[in-house]
Amino acid sequence: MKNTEKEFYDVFTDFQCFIIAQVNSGDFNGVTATHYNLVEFIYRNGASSNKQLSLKFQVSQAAISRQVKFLLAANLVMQTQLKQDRRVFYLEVTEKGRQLIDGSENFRMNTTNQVCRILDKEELEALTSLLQKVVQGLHS
Amino acid sequence: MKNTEKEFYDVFTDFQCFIIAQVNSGDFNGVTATHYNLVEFIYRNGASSNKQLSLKFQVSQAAISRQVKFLLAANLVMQTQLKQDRRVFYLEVTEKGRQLIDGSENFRMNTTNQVCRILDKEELEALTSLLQKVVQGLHS
DNA sequence: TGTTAATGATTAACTAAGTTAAGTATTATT
DNA sequence: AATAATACTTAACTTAGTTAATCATTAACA
Repeated sequence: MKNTEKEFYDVFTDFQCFIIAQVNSGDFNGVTATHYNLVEFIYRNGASSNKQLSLKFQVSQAAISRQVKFLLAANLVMQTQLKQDRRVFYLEVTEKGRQLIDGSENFRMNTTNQVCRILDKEELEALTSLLQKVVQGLHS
Repeated sequence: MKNTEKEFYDVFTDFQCFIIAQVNSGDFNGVTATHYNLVEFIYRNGASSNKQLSLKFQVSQAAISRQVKFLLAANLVMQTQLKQDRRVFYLEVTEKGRQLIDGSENFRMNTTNQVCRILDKEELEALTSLLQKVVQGLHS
């Protein structure tokens, strides 16, 4: 293993541990990080189907289905059957869901926001384009 | 949310999903990604205690304890009581553990290696120093 | 020096969140 | 019209965390 790679390994494992810890941390007023991430995605992405979420988060539709069940019960999202294809139920955030994402108290939950706080504009742009390349490379 | 941040959010959520998917994927010959990460860390870091691993991976000692139990049963690591402090049991990889990490088939399991494969030297160095800043920022 | 407090590791009971497989409703194919 | 495919759901199971309690050992100190 080359020296450059060794240095990357060291910092990256720390970073990776942080991301995973964040997901495992959960439970902010009964809302786990997993719930939060789903609501946030629906909020930013707009109306989303079960299928779309399963592709985005790379988990089974069964997993999404159960999480959505919770989000519906908690009144964070609402579900509507699509008229053009009645197999599809699309999700939108409720007012309560919007408040969860916008609420400054929850701001800290978001890894993205933490990174944005730490890096300046140029650094953020550099990191974005590097990760873009990595993500593209991973999917090919 | 500024445009720079929005772009970062989009690519970062993809990246984050990949990392989590990798950890959830598991089961390469009965060895999950969690097991693999532990063995890899012990291999690269040298003799490590339960406590050290729990700090590194940001999980409870109880969680480490159970994972280590598996690694011992699978003969991937071995445990020795420290003479200077007999509360501590340090871990080292066995020959089989070393083979697991070195084996080219397992190479793909490692997120670090995938990133190293995708980026060239300069890009890797740039990403390393950006993540270094992020990691430091997160811990302060 | 002997008691008390702290530390490292382990176990038990529990929880969160994934998985696969099977089932239902709807749509597409031929 | 029958068959195949798709979107979603549910059930049974697994993995890997958590906290709380316990044991052995070491550190602190009256």
